This record gives sequence, C-alpha cells and structure tokens, in this order.
Amino acid sequence: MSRRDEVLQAAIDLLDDVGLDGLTMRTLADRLGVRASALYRHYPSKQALLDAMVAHLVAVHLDAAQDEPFTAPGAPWQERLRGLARATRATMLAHRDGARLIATVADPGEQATAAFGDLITALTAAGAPTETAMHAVDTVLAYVNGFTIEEQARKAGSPQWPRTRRDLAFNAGLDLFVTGIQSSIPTT
Amino acid sequence: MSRRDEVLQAAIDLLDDVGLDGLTMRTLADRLGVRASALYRHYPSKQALLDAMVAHLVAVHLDAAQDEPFTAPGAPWQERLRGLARATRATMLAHRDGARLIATVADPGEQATAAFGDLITALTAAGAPTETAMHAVDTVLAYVNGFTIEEQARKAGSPQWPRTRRDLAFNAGLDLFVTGIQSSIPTT
DNA sequence: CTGTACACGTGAACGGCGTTCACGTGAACG
DNA sequence: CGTTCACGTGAACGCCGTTCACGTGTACAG
Repeated sequence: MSRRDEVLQAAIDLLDDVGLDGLTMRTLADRLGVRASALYRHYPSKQALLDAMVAHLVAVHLDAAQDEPFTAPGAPWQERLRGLARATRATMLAHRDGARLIATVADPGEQATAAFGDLITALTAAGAPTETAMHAVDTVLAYVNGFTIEEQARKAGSPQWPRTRRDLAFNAGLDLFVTGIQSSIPTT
Repeated sequence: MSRRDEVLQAAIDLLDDVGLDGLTMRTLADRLGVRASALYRHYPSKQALLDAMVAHLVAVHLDAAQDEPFTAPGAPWQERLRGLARATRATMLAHRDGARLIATVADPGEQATAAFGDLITALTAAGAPTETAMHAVDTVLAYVNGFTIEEQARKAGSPQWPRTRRDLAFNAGLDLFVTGIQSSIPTT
C-alpha cells in the first residue's frame, strides 16, 4: 500500500468521523501525524484528493455490484433500472456526506457511464425510442441524486425518519418512475 | 427601503455577478462602499443573510405564481403538479447558482409547505391513498432538485445543451412521473 | 564505499475567509 | 444641550488552502 493510498484511506476514515466540513488538510495531516504541507507531495490539491476519494468509493461499489443479479445483460430493464438506482443511492449512503461529496466532482467516471450506456441499450431493445430511453435514465438519476442529497442533509439520523421508512419512500418514488416509463413504451 | 433591505438586494445582485463562491462578506461590503464588519449590524451571520436571500427569492416567485392557472384549487392535479414543479425549477434558475443557494437552507418555509400541502389534498381528492400522494409529491420534488442542481452545475450555459433542450428534457422527465402517478391511482 | 537520486516531511509564510470588539460619528429628538 | 441610536471603522483572531526553501533518511549505481 503506497503512501498515496494511505492518505486516501485516512481521508475516507476522517470523512466518516467528522463529515465533509470537518475534512481539512490540517485535520487530515494531524491524523497521519504529519503537517498539512506534506500532503501536497501526494495530491496536488484538496480537490484532487476529493476526486480520488469519489473515484475510489464508486469503484468499490461497482466491483461489489459486479455479481448482483441486476447487472446481467439478460435481466429485464425494470430490474436493471431499479438495481442501478438502488446501487447509486447505496454508494452515496455508504459514507457520511457521501452524496455531497460525490456531487462535488463533475466527471461521472468511465465505469459509471458504461453502466448507464448498457441500460439505455437495454431500454431501446425493449422497444423504447432512443430519446425516451436517454430521458428515462437521466430522470431516474436526477431523482436518485435529489432524494439522497436531501436524505443525507437531514441532520444525523433522526428517529423521526428511520432507515426502513426512507428505503420505503425511495422505492415508492422509484416505482412511480418505472411504471411511468413502462407506460411510455409502445406495447409490443 | 431599509438599509437591511439594501444589503439584501446588493447580495442578490452580487450573486448574479460573481456566483455563490464569489459572494463573500468582503466583496459584498466593497459593493456597498463599506467594510465587511459593518454588515454584521444588519445580519448576525453570513448564513442568516443567505437564508434571507432564499426567503426573498422564494417569496417573490410565489407571489408571481399567485395568478397562474395551475394554482387554482379547481385545476386537475396533473396540471397543478406540473405547474408546481416548473415553478420550483424556474425559481432556482432565476439567479446564478440559485439551486445551490436554495439547497443551503434547510427550512422550506411556510408558504412553500402550504403549496405542497394543497397539492397533496388535491391528489387524495383524486382518489390516491394519502401515503401515495405524499410519496408522489416528495418524489417529484426530489426530481426537480436533482435535475436543476445538476443543470446549473454544468458550467456557464454551454451551447451544447441550450435552454430549449433542457426544458424539453425536464418536461419529459416530469411527464414520466405524472403518468407513473396516474397509473398508481385506482381508476375511478 | 561513496555519491547521488528520490521519497518524504518540516516550518514559515501568504492571501483569503467569517467573525468579534472597542471605538468613532453624525443625525434625530425630548 | 444632551442623549440616543443607526451606522460605520480598523485591527485583530483563528481558520482555511496553498507555496516554497529547506532538511532528512533510505536505496541504489559507480
């Protein structure tokens, strides 16, 4: 494990401890027993470090999703769409301020775009016009982002809105989508 | 116009000029021909100023929407839902970094929650179970937030994605929703 | 064994941020 | 005339990201 990776890991640990606002070059350096300026040996800027964190978290979750049923090319698009949406939310929820963190980086990354592309082809194969398919995927992604950012913004897991109810609400909204898309596809 | 309101107006003007990241107490003070510390006579913190900005922008747009057709209690819920979603997006797009700015404040405000409540009752009146109605409104709001934040995050109006196409994409996603909700309501 | 590269870290500083505080100043008013 | 009050100043505090000249030790080529 290179020193660069150690810094990355420490940054992720620190994120879970103190949140995105508490994640400072100086606090991170403290945790590593080092001065802040030393971090610039490994990452040229804080933004570069944040980008690396996002890339790492997304990559880990994509690997974990590799052997999930919904990634199978033969699966019906409904299952794949739901699976991708849930996996995206799960990635964001896996770490404190995960949604906000991921939102700070513009580039979705290569693997992620590939997953979306596959889904679009699955939708067109099911009879959807290309335009509809692209809008559908964009829309569901916007929903996932909006839902999860707000979900995580609500301060520290309030007992008023426990995880099970949040999952229920998320899936209910997702289902609204799937049926909406279904109705938009010319019945074969 | 009280000095307090002048500060608020200058802050909004400055936001459009330099964006949310450029909106600093010192630059705002400069624009008013004043030192930064003077601003604390009128707002106890920068966050309080941001909150006031959001409240003002939302209030202005709610007033403007007062005599829009979709606010009529007699209008069909589809029209009201679409209208509310479009109005929310319009409010965010009305100023530079508007979506991000609005996202910084937690409390939705009194008028806004009232509008959502009315919509929920309209949905239940149309035959939707209360739970479905609440999920529907929450979902559409999450969609609007997710879509608009990402829309505005894409740097300075690229010619690749002009306003008309963005409107088209937004409305297409919105329609997916409306039909999805429609299918979830027991046909009367 | 010697020398040189290189990875890694230090310490001080820079400019910018939000914010505080003791202190002015001019106009309004009983 | 004296007081009040709205408004503003200037200096400072502690934080932030970032830069830069300068030290180490370890490893490896001659």
